[in-house]
Amino acid sequence: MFAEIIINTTAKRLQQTFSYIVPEGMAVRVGSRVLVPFGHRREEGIVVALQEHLAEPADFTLKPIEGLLSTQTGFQEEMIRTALWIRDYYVCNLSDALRLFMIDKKGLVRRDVVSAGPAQPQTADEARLQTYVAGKGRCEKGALSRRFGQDLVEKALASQVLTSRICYKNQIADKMEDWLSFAADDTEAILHGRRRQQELLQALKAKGEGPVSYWQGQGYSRNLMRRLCATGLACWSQRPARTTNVLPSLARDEAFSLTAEQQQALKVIGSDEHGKTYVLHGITSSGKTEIYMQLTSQALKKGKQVVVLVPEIALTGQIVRRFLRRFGDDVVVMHSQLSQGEKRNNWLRMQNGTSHICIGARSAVFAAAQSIGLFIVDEAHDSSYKQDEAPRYHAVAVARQRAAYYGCPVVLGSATPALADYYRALQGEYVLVELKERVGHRPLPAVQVVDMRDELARGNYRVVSDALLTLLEETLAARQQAIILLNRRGFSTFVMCRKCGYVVKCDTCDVAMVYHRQAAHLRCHYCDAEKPIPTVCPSCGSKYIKFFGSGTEKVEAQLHELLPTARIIRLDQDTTSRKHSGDRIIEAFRRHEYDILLGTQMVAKGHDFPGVSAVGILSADSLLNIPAYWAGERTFQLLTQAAGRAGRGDIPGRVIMQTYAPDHYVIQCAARQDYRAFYDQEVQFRKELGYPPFQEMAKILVQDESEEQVWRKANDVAAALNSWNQDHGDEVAVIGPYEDVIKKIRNKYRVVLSLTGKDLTAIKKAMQHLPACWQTGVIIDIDPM
DNA sequence: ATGATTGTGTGC
DNA sequence: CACACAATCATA
Repeated sequence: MFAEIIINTTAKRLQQTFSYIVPEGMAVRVGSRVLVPFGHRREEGIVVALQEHLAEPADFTLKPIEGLLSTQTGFQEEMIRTALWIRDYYVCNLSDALRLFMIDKKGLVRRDVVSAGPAQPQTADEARLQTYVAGKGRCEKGALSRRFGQDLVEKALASQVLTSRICYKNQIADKMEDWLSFAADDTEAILHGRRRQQELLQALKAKGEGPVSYWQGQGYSRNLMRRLCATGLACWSQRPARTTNVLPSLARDEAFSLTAEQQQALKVIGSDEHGKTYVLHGITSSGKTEIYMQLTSQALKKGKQVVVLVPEIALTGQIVRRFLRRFGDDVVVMHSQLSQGEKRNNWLRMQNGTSHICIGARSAVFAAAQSIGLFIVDEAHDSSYKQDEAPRYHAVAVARQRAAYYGCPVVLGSATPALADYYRALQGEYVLVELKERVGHRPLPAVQVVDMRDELARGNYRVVSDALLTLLEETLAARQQAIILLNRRGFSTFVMCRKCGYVVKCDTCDVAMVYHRQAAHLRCHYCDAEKPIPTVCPSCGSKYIKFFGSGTEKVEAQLHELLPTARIIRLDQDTTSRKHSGDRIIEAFRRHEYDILLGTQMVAKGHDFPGVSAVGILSADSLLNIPAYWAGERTFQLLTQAAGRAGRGDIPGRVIMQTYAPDHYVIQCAARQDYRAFYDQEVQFRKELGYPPFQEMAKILVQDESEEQVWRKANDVAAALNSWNQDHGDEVAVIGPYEDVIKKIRNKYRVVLSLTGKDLTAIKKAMQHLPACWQTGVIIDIDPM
């Protein structure tokens, strides 16, 4: 038997398979993580294929696999397939794609272990070093170098005062647990007079076997067990450790009875036979979570596992809690704050089928599983499902790929489905399921659009319009709560000299620095660099320095002046930098310890505040002006989501949207909460300009510290792509290279190219082999957003 | 990636 | 010509 193996390293030259002999009797399967000899060292390999005979006779000598690194943490065949798809679709390394499925990225670590050598030390330092090492027996070279200095250690090794050898440590070895099992009855009265051992043997016979820790809990000592085993009547063995779920005990949550509309939705998705993708378009509070849970129940009854994805921010929210309450131990929650041990434990529970439901953010789409019966993606339009570092995958695309293997449905729930998903649903590629009623027939919030140009004409220079101020006053008078959204943090967005027009910019990024009053400095929002607040113009020395634009801090200050009695809390990256501080702010607001929650996008997402009756959106068109094809879609989603925060309890909601473009269709549709009207216009625009979903898109970002180099590299990429394109009928439009919106971040110049075409499969395949695309600093982003 | 091999320049 | 260092190569 031969195995095709990929070495677990991201080196570009090693992204090919190597053949090895599988020794007789070694339990190697596709997906196993194995130890292989590789050149003059050993490496971790992942088996991607097995074959009886080599396809063609090898012109090299084959080596055998040395051993299995783990029986537990290997891959399923499906994962290998999905990883191969990710490599091809997102144009990345196979190793990087495979690593997405791992919790321990490296299964094997190399260490230089140092021990005392035979040579006599020549200096006092060497003598100290040798004595230290001899005293310890052996120690790690890195640690020794840190303690005694690298030079000394290297010299000592060269002169044989110390010797070193390479040690490999298996990081993913199966965790074992001691077990005690029954072997034979005491027919020859070996245990005569040993009462406790007799008792243990009887208990053991009744139960058959159990972990040593269990018997210890029953009051038998380890020593006693050892002595019983020595008689041969019981057996001591090692088995893979069991995993335990660490969940808070919560009150049980019972299934609701569904409305007719919900039942219909459940029926459509529940009777899926072909593993289709369902766009569950349900306005806020239309009861999507209950449908998710009932679908999950159905999948569990069939013995299948379920993967539930939620946006980053919603991990501590309602959905997760409701799943935990309803399904208890069957749920594992995956998030980045878990310890390595907890992650591994949860991963194993899904892998061996102890738990059936995995809830988590983006990366939970890679959950290990025996057999998946359903993928649920809540708020499927959310941009946090796209990873912003290599491999730049989209969790929905990966879920669909995995689901295709298992033949199971994918449910994309959203109040504002991604335009492309909705389009595919209307085309019949996906299935559209709509929920139009709000639970309890709550009315939609009343939305008022305020034209900020009029405010200015009337002499109101504040960020808060008169109408919004009135709404806030009324809300506070009625002892209700309000949310205010402003998509900019800090106090002022830029600082300019009125005499010479100089704008204070970041030293390493090509952006204006933002004035933060609380922290009393200027800060760059791209690299977090700080600068003192200038009192005179750094360029011309004049005193006419002025602060322009408004961020959340300034609005907070203005609101304090306008509404002195209001209790205001701010929620943005500045107030949530510490762990869990965001949760604390949200919980405090929910308990009505504050009247107004003011913040960036965070305030719009996923939280359910029953006491909120008013929402103010201070700059509805801030996202709209971003030069990207998705600007309209993002704006509509944000506005609709923010407006949906109003009136979730029994109080009817009121929303004010402040804008400079009151007639823009995105603003108009968002104000009417009319998804379909927005969709119809937006899809037309996309069609005319050939944007997704009508064409595929790829963005290539080139970064380099030298402005000259960045253009050279980008031109190389463009030349390679254009030349390929010409040979293949110009089926792809190569646009650029052109300067990015932000010319430089962290001292790296940025130049972009974009590709659009009906089908980018061929050019992506070509890119895998174009050296220009693999230069350092070239980032390929498929389906950018 | 990483160790081994080959190629190139430097001082005597 | 030895030696140091850089470029190149192979890993099954």
